[in-house]
Amino acid sequence: MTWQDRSGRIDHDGPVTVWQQVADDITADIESGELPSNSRLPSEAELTELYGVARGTVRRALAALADGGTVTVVHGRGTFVAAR
Amino acid sequence: MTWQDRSGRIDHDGPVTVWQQVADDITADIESGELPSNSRLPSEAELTELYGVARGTVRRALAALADGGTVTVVHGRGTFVAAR
DNA sequence: CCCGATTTGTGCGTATGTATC
DNA sequence: AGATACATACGCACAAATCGG
Repeated sequence: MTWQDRSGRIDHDGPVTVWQQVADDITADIESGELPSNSRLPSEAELTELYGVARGTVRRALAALADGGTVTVVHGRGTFVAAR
Repeated sequence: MTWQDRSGRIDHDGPVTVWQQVADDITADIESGELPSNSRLPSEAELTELYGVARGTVRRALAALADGGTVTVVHGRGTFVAAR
């Protein structure tokens, strides 16, 4: 898929934390099939840019997804959608 | 040109970010002609040493220059001054 | 064709300072 | 006081592309 600006999807003033919104947004793409199994997600730096959030926030979102088995992080290669 | 220590040019406590100072310093060399078109910049590791900053900071500076079309980064080869 | 060196790409972990809720 | 979030910066490890012998 083509990655474009997603900063508009983040509500910085609502009740849901930013990192949770990022995690939910990525999860939605995976469940919709836009992000196929084994496909690589944008890098942390790219996600930081795409969502307009801090790196720490991106890392927290990815950590939540990895913790739930949704994605797999590979040192030096990237973050991938877990195989179904 | 000969590359020597440039750590003295960086102010780690001022209002200007370190990566911006590095980017500005490199830009000055390009505009002065010391770094000709298509010439290769020092490697990220060398720039890290020369400026006495972290590699991530160097990469951020180079990313800014690449974003502005000043340089071109090539995986496995190096960073080059964009053709005039 | 293989091997090693070089260089960039990506991620890991952490720290500091500021601001806001 | 505490949690969240942003921005910057540090150092390190591993992966991948390139080039030379």
